[in-house]
Amino acid sequence: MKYDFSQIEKKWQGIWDEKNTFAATNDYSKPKYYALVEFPYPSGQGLHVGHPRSYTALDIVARKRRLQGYNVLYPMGWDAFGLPTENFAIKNHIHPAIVTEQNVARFKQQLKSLGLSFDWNREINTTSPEYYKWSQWIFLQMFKHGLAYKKEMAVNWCTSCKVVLANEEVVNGCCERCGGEVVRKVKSQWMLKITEYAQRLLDDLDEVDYIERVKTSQANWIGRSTGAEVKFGTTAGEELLIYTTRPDTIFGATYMVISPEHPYLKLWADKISNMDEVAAYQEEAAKKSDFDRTEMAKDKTGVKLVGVEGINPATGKNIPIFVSDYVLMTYGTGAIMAVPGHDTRDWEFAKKFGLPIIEVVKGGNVEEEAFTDCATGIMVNSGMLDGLSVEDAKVKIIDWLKEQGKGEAKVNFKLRDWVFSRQRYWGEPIPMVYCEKCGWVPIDESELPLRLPDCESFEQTDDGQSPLSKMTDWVNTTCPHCGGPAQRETDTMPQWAGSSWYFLRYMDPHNENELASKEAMEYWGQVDWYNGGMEHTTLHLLYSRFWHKFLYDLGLVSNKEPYAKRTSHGMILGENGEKMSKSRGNVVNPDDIIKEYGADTMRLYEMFIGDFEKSAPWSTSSIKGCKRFLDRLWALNDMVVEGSEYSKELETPFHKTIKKVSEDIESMKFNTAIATLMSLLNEIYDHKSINKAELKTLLSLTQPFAPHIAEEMWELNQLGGMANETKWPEYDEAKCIDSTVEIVVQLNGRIKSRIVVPTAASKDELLAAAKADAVVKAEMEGKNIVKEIVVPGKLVNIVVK
RNA sequence: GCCGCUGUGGUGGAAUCGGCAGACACACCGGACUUAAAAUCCGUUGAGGGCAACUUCGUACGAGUUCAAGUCUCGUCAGCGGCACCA
Repeated sequence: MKYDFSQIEKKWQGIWDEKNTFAATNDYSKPKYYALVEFPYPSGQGLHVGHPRSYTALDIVARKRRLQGYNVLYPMGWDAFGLPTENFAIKNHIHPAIVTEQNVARFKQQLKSLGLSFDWNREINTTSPEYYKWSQWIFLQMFKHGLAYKKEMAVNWCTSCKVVLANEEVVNGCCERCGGEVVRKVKSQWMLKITEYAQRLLDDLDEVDYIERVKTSQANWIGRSTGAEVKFGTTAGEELLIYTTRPDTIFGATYMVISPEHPYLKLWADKISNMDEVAAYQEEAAKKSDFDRTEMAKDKTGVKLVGVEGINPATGKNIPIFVSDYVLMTYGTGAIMAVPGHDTRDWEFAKKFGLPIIEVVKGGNVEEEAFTDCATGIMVNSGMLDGLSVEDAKVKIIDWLKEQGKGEAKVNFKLRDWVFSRQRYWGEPIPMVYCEKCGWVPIDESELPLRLPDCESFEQTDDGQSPLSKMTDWVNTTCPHCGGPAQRETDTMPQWAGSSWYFLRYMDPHNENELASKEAMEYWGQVDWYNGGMEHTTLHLLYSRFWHKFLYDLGLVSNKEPYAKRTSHGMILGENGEKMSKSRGNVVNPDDIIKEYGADTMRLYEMFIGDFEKSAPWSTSSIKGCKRFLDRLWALNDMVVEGSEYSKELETPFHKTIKKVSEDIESMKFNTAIATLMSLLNEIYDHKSINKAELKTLLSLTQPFAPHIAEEMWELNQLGGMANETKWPEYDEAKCIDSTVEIVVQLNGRIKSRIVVPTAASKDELLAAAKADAVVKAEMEGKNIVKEIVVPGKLVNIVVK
């Protein structure tokens, strides 16, 4: 009988659907396992071959866990708010909700055709009011706890489209759509105080099992640094607060720099005699887009303040103050002490402006370049610090500054607060109202969800307001506080909002009264295993950890961290080794692959393609090897004999395979797990028959990877029940060991012979057997043994002279 | 510039603790079956030398540690991804 994959796959997908085979139960007495993949953005292009890599991987884990007796939650949903849909809607004059609906339908059909064991009863969609009600609710709690606030922020503004752009839409300083110039424009925006959680977000990385590179990039993104805040006196009177990570080098501070946005410039305006020049520089800096500022990074610019000088608290000397855009207002205090001898940027600036460079840490040549090494240097030219190491000097100077009331130790983070407003239509409305009398007032929780009003046009206004601002009926409302006239917030939430808590909703997706019941959240607890792309490690992953910690503080969830384990898959590249994209013309459509080879082959190939964590190029010819494997598996149907125990010849191979496949799935080495199954199949072919006990194990191991063919063969051979209901096969460590093993015999590290010995042979027996070998014996003739190395199970190496 | 990842046959990739480099596949070549092709099955395949047994070289490059290095240490180069003056 032919392996008719399309008929088989359709059949089993129908049966699983009908029987609700993969539904997570509400039987809270069973041990639970929560496997999660990032829910997709349902784009108009349909599923990409990259999606199934992650989905199949955790599908394998989920299917294995079910056989291991767990109540498994493996859900799927749609992260459906976002720009491409909105842009498509604008262009084609279709409501984004309709576009979303169509895209979701397509994605769902495609995912189903892959035989993924998602629990479709728990499907969620971030754009449905039942869902975003709770995104809005969480926002309100944040506002009430002082974590949401309004702030004037620079946004990207396309001068030709007259539209506010997201950072993703700005390519090389130009508008992604029209190529027009993008500048910064200041707008009042909602912000979320993620910085308040910076330390906890960093510390709790120790508690979770994330792959190392995810942890390091999160830690780098948070960017904690320790140093000191020091007050420098000025001739203007006011003290200027600076931040430094190298307080030890204070004696080498020969000038100061403040950012062009620093408020003291306004304060000192009439004391600065060259204020015209300074103001011109400020204006120049303000005009620069982020891109320009980056471009200028190489060349330092600045203006010296005439009329105001700083006073170094350590030396008591007057030093000049400069304004320069290499100092950012958004980090530290917006002002620095410049130590050109020991900071590369300060060194460059000092060279350009002819400022004195003083060596205060010995070890380099400060005339040639800044000496920044903290580990080896010794303090010089630093008064009381002379002779100390950098580390000791830091401690001593901070103590001294503290005594003088001039400074203290201070920790800073690179992490910035989260800009939470978007001037867009297709997002969750922010449930806030502005009242002239009461300021920003949250709407009453009973009014949630605040529905996105229907709209004809989804374009921003000419001055960059959200499309919602045109809906005056909706905008004009009454103040929930005083009852007077008021206006709704017309900005919407960013796409990251819905994905910051979605894993909780899966636990209890139809709950109308809470985001999820306490009971469900207690039971499902943390996500046990979360897999997703590296591109989400710093934004989505950090944002959702932040929201979760906030919910933890409210007492809603019982874990500090949402995800116990996080892994990441590599990208699937085009056949030419480049990133797949429409413009490169190297996109592979999963539908075509499924049609030609079947879902099982597709799944198998995506797992066999290479190291799961690394990117791998697609290969249309390699996929045939996986199809061939399934054809050969199917052909076993004609080789099945009765038998309730493993046959003698295949016993060890089977135990070994169970062990290897079991372990490889846990460590995401799907490619070698499949290679092992292929080897086993080759051995079965050598053996010329397979009995039912063996077939049962083989199909149980294959089922997570290629579920349709496994179910069909299971049924055909009447193995009882369904393949997805059986128990995960067990292995006996003792039966994984072959009775004999081949040992390599080396002389001076070169292989001379191979001997077959009992696996249990002792070191002495191995050595004796090696020496007894004819070739070895002849080569050793007349030579002295210097050293003998015996590694049981591997080799014997004899060093002779 | 900084951070992270990677570098192994013609190709994708294997190789727990330092212990037989190239598992498992793809492709190629040869053979069987066939009128023929496809499919399938069997076999060869890192490079060089030798009739052969065998032997030399070989994991980006250069050093080092070791009986033994793809694996560890130091340095260099190349590619990919991220960040962008964070004091």
